[in-house]
Amino acid sequence: MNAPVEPPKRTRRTKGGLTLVDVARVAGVAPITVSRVLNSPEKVSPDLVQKVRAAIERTGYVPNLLAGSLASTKSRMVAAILPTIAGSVFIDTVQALTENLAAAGYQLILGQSGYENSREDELLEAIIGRRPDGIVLAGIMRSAQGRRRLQASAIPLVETWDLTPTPADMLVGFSHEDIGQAVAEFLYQRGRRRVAVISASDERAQRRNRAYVQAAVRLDMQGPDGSVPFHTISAPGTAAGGRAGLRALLADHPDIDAVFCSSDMVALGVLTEAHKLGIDIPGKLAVVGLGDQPFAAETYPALTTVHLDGRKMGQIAAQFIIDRIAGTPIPEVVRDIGFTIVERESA
Amino acid sequence: MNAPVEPPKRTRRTKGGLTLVDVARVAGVAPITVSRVLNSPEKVSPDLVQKVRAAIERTGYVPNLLAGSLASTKSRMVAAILPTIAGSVFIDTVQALTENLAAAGYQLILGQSGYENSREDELLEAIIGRRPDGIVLAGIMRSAQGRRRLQASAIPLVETWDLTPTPADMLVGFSHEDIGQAVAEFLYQRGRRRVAVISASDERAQRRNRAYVQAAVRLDMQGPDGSVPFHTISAPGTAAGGRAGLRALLADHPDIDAVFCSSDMVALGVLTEAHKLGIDIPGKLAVVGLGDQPFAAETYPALTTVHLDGRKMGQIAAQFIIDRIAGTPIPEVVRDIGFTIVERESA
DNA sequence: ATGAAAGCGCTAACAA
DNA sequence: TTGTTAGCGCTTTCAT
Repeated sequence: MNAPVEPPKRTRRTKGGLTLVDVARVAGVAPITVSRVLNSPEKVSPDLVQKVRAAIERTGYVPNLLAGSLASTKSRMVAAILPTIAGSVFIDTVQALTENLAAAGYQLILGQSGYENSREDELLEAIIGRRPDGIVLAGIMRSAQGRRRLQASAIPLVETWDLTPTPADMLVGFSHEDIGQAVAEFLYQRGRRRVAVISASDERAQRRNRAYVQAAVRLDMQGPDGSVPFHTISAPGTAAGGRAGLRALLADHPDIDAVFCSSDMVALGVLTEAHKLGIDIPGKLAVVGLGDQPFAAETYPALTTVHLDGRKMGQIAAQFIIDRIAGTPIPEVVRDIGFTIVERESA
Repeated sequence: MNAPVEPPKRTRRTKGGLTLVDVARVAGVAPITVSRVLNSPEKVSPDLVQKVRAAIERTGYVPNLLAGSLASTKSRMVAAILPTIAGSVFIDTVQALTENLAAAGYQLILGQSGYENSREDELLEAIIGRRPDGIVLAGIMRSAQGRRRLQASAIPLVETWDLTPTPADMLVGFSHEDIGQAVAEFLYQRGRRRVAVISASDERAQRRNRAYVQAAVRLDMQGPDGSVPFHTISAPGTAAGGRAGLRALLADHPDIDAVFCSSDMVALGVLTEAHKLGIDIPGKLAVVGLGDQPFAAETYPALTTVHLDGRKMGQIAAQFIIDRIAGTPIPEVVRDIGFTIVERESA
């Protein structure tokens, strides 16, 4: 029935996979027509669309997006770079990113930079090499080297979860300094006069704490030696760190009446240890967390904490990238979404 | 200085990006030599490696992995398909996957199927179209359609977090039936005689619950009407669901002395509500969670729960895929990693 | 509305 | 060890 197919001349590497050419042959059209049916069916007459769709169905053809990406220089992938995934506060952002990007036909690829940014350069190369149509960073790109690479790549970039006067490109976040100050003022208003900190040591936490300490001193909430009691734990903060932190703090400063924790997990540890030590919360000690994780409303007592809208940041970051790709003008490429202190029982 | 470059004959689409050919020209070698320096430097003489590396450095060249993938039919990407990311128990698995795959030079791409698998087919097409070198599923692929597509794609596949006699390919998980039975027996041994369930309604939960109820009846822990009190909440389980569940359960069955919850968050809600109602835990009521999330050890009272080793599953899944790609024989492609009941204070 | 030709940037296969 | 050649599977450009 068929004319014999010309045998391969010299080299052929085809791995047996079905290609668009095969579908075209089955449908009796040119390859480009199959491509059009897939990408812009409105440019093809209904009966050909019909025929091609049938051929696709019959053969079970799945287009090779790698080849498409190469030819069109559009990968339809967006990369998210996180310090870590597990126990991470960025999960909601990733979720919102995935949802919003999927709706626009984009897939998320995940990169983990680690908190030590040891292999950051490698990671950037692996990410940029895949030519994503956008990159979302959890945090700010601090290394000048990294910023240069990203900017050289000309890939739309969104930094999140922070603010900086010198964003590499687009930005959606909030001020860690403002949080530190706001928490100190909040505690002051609630009658606290002797505040402390239990915190991880990452750069964002340090800025939060600096502002917190400054405000505390200004409001005269420091200790008799003029300083604010401080306990540092390794990032990311754990409940165990919070427990140890409270014990250490209390040993040196039994008179503190409030603790600001660098995460809700740390605060949970503080709550647990306080319970064990028989310390009344919030009577004797106020505890404030950070993040407003789902469990924060269900602790004993319910945790007062700083609510950070991770979903919103993810949603806005996705929109930034989609708009940038579409060429839609973006009025403000730097967006401060703020935060709110959720007052519950622990403070 | 240079001989004039032949002007483009007809069409040229080059987007100004630096390519391997550019680097080759700068280094004064053939393109394939640059490729070799990048992928198998041991096959190139040290001085040429030197020269090429210098050229790469000087130009800031970043290889286009899309093109490389197309040519080599190796994408160096692995896809993970999850029902949802936020509040998900799969995070540890994703983390372990990312780490272990990155160490082997693979990047993770994320797909979210939703609990309703509405757009599952679309998602599979988007994933398979990117030609990942492996796919990891959170759970089992239930739809015959989906299984067929995956198997037709011939991509190494690992199903996780469950067991089935008919895996599509490789599998690492544990038996939900065994969990249900083990929890019932655990409660019996701890002296409970009137057990209940608060559970999400997903398929895995249903199998857990069925086994739990069966064991409970066998051990004579059912209610006077012969049934085990049951409250269903929508997936994924939340603390609010747990609170409502406990109230509902107690209204109809004030005499229950144990509750098995479908997640730690649900159990946390039960603890909170019990506290509010003045119900002594574990005195009056035993509570068992599922998952052993980080906060489970820090609740009041500390939560007794079923520990599931998400990291281990991620690590094994990564190894399965890496081995399969390398052609390393895999002795058992179906692995039951079991679970443990972590006895703390709530039961 | 449809198709032919020419790449996209890289690597496999073969040769020297 | 190094290079030449011919694709990988798709889309762009240009022509009809």
